[in-house]
Amino acid sequence: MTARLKPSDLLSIGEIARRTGLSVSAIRFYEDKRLIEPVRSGGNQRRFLRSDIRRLSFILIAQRLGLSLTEIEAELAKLPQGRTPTASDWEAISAAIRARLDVRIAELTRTRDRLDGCIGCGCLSLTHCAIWNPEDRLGAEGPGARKLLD
Amino acid sequence: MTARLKPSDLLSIGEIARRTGLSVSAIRFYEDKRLIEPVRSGGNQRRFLRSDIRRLSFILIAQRLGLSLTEIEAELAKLPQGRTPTASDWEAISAAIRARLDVRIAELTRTRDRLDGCIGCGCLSLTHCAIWNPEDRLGAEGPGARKLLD
DNA sequence: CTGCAATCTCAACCTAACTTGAGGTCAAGC
DNA sequence: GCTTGACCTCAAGTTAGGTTGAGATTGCAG
Repeated sequence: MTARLKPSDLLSIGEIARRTGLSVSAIRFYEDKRLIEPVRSGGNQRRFLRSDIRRLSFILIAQRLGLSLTEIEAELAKLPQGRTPTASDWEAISAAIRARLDVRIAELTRTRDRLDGCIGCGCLSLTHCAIWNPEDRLGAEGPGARKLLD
Repeated sequence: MTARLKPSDLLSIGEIARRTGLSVSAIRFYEDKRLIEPVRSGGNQRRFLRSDIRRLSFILIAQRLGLSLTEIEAELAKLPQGRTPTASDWEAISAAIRARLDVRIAELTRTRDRLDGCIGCGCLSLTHCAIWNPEDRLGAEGPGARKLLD
């Protein structure tokens, strides 16, 4: 049952692009950024493991959740070097992402509720609305948009 | 009760920057992008209305919600030309923003739930997980990450 | 062996959203 | 009336995340 590495287990960049939906140039770009490290063929062409598809998919998802490539790299760095990531490797990362997601959702929900409150109170026409009149966001002279923006 | 425009009702760019927390250069940049249109003093210096503070605050909030400056410009274009925006002017815009917010929250919540399901099912180690193995995101050969990414 | 599509590298370009710098002007206090 | 800080314009630089193009190889099919 030893996993032998047949040539057919390695994928070309075009194949990887097709399967992930990424462009070939984006994949090369990610390699530059060290998000992925394919091996090379005799003729210097990139060869990817099947597990790299998951890695790239993770990048797509994480980006969608608002992480920068730098942050994504930090997450991916948690994956084992040398061996194909296991379920629990990915689980740990998923949990980290989930936490971020929770924070982001809470933040947006809070903002929405404040926006609702603001619309409801009709204070938009006045000069003291905490949301719309943040004259001192950086100052210390009273309430400001910090309420909404922080 | 006619609102007279005393010189003291106009603010310099430095003052506006201080009150909004924006940098002077960012404010000038927004003028370039036609997000705001200050008048000029005799000596060609920018002079802002007090209502411009709200306008700039709106930009900050909308950006925070993920709108691009171009999209923000489109929203601001709904405000009246020539007169200071009223409460209901701002309300209409708030409602539009709120709708976007709802969509975004729903999207993130959906993603989170799928992520949860995926962690729970333990399928990460397998080759058929709809979330983690989107081999055909752009293809038409079956379920893929579309479930998560769309 | 030949042809041609897929790859390769490297440099340049792109959009968004600003910042920085150079060189010059304005205005308020002493 | 002079100094100093706030302003002005315009050009160029910056970071993120890629794309595009040129010119040279590679690798599979016939």
